Amino acid sequence: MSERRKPYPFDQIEPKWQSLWEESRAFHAPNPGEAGFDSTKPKFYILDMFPYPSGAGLHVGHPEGYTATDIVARYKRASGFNVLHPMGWDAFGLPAEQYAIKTGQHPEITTRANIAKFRMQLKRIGFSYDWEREVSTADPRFFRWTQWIFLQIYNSWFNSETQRAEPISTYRGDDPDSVRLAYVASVAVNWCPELGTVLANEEVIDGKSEVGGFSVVRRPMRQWMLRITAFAERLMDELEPLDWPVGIKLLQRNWIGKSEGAEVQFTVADAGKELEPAESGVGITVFTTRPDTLYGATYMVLAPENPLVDSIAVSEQKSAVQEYREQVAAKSDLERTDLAKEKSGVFTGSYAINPVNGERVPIWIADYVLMGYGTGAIMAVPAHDARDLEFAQRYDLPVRAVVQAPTGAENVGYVGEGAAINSPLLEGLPTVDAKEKIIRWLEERGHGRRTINYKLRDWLFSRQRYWGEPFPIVWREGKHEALAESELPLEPPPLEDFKPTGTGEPPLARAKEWLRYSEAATRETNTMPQWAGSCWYYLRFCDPANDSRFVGEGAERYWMGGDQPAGVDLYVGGTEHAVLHLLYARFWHKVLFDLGHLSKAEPFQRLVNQGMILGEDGRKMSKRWGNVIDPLDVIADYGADAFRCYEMFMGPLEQMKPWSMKGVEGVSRFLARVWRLVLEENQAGDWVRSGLVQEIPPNKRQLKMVHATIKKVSEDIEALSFNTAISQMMVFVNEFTNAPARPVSALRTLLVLLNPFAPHLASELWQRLAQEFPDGESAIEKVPWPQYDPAYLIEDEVEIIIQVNGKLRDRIVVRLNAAEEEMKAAALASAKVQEFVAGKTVRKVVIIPNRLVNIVAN
RNA sequence: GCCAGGGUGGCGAAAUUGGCAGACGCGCCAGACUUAGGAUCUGGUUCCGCAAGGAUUAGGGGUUCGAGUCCCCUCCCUGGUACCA
Repeated sequence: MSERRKPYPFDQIEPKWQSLWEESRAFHAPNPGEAGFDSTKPKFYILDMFPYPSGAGLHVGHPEGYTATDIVARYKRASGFNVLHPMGWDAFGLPAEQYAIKTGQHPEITTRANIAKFRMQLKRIGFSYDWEREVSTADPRFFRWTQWIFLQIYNSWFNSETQRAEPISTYRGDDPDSVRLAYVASVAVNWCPELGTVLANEEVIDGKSEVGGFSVVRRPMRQWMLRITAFAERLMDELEPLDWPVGIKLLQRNWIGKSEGAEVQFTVADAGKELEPAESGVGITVFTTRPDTLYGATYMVLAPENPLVDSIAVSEQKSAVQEYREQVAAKSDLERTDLAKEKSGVFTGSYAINPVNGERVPIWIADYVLMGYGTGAIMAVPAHDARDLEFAQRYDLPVRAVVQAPTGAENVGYVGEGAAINSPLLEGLPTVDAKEKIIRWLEERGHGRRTINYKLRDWLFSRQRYWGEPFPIVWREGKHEALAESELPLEPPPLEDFKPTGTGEPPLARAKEWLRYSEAATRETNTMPQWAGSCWYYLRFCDPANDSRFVGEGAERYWMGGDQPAGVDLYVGGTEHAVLHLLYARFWHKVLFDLGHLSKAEPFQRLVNQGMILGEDGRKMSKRWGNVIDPLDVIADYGADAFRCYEMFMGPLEQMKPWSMKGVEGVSRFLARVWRLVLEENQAGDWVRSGLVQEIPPNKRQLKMVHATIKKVSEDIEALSFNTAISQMMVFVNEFTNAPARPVSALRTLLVLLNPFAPHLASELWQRLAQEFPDGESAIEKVPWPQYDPAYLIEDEVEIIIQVNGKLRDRIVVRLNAAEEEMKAAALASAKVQEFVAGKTVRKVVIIPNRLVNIVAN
């Protein structure tokens, strides 16, 4: 490959332009108030999901989104916008720590080296980032403000009346610690013994850790939680006006999982004379989305972990109940959620009273009822719930249909809506009305109330790791308190041994000196999860060097302001962050907004997910298959411009698509054709101006091509349809390659259009043309984006198609805007048409001006 | 199971409001220039057919003068999710 003769000297021009851009600060975006800031221009904030700088370096997947945003950034700059287009590093994270455990190398060293490698690779692709805004989440100047934001959250509560976060000082209750947005709770967490840490639900996949695939067990531990559930409603509602893919919006909505329904209170009946009664009068509250089926509730089920079980189980059943609870506790999450398994449960021996009809219904425990959702208890309506039915059949419990199924369907097993039956209070009412009526009935009697439930849980925010942000919290006499802002940043202590302690005690506990805050107080030893930095990095980019505020007010107002509901105009990244990162970041953003620190309640206006790039064999790229493509290898052989253009030419940005080296070659040929459109090789082997390039006006056909290309490329960039934009430029180049002469003006226009895609090539050719044919502007990135003139796209004549019975039979040329009668006459005169209508009667003639004539005959 | 997105040549893919299916690129075939071609240029290339012509956008049905595009059913693929009451 190294022997390959280069189709054009990209290996010389690419480094040349990269260093010129760097020296001239070509892509630096000044902030309002700074030298060079042009306040007459509108802003455009284009954000990439910043990478975790892994040791493996850049993968071809990264530059796919980055190239797309780079094209938009260069296009927007040329179109008269102040463009914020930054890059940084999501630098805290498990791999560096794991590496440290293995080698003893401090994560900071590993991270710094990896960042240097990533930065070099990105620069080698020629991205137009404003490198003066580079940030790293592991930099104390950055995480100082991550800690500061944590304190904002810690010092806030959610006022349900205003539906906003407010400073804790406005809280009037007795115990502020019970309402803080950051709080400590003992919760059953996902403990991963192998990693020696707890994981968020989102980091556990099928009972295994997302990182490493180690098994995970449930275990109660004291953890920091963030009260994201308080924002559930707003996280759903405020998603609405955003320009996100519908699929991602849906994913977030499903994750939040809003269910409207009612809580219904059942009382535990006297458990029976001969048994030691459960404490009479104990209430069991259930959540249901179908209160209209209350008459069909023939038994109840509690989650095995439900604390009420102790007081409800009668003595004769206690041992069976206890045994079942132990069985369940021993099961891993994976086993428990295994759908293939049969439902199981145990009778508690007690009965509850159904408030609507006074009926005694048995109370069971079963692991298909989860403690973590609703109230940890259900009323079972086996006739209209598949799970309850399965359970009822297994244990021979009564089934009573209370909803009329549509004709043809059995009532039992029907889970849809329909008229209520066997329900005295609700008889005949459709589901919607029946729900309303029964809820009112329950509320009037104090047996229940209307309520809403969410699947979303509070966010488990602490980790037992070394390589993360320490909490700015100290413990004094068993109570937590905030560090003063002046004590930030709180840096992690130097450690030799990064290993998890294995007890759940974080590695920071090893740093005895650091741990001791004062005589009476010790530091919190947990660290924050990797999500913390990425929750707000896009804000820091607005003002990355500010040491007195997390982001300057003016900078925030400018870059995160504007007319739209959210500040970042375009955000491109992988679907893997569809729920977690995007939900967490929106949550933090709302807290900061509510506290008056931000301009908008939402961060990201337009979101686009790039599709995954597969190996040449159509499989996911991985070392295992040996199909991994290294961007630097491709660049060495074909150049950065070919790499960029190929990534965009492969297919639609959002689609999954396989890599093809042949495809790279094809795009590389296209760029070489552009090169040779302007230059030719002389006897000495030097590239000199092609003799065909002349200062002449383009002919009519060429003008049409120029303007059609401006239109197509501009519109396609706006729509992120880069593959078709490139294809239009290919058509342009094919056309001009064959022309006897090449007007300079047309070539210049092409170069400006091509510049966002292949900036090194376009810059070089632009400069050479400027030397041959001097004009006012010497740097292509300063040239305004061309506008097309529709007048050049219109022809005097148009070719229309002639169909007979919908089939194409002929095409003829008519004047533009020819009258219908004229088109009809011309069509009927066609010999081909006559041949096909011979012996038939023309029934109808459909005429679409400037397009077609369809003759219907039989 | 449920939700979402897909299914168009040998391959990656195009196709405004329903209006020439297959732009552009890869691959392949032929030719030109060349000592040479793995460089470059030109032409061809959905399938069947010598041709006229016919068929064709996963499969089936429908609406329409006209459907890749709209409606209904079925099949297949990808992603998400998984007892959420």
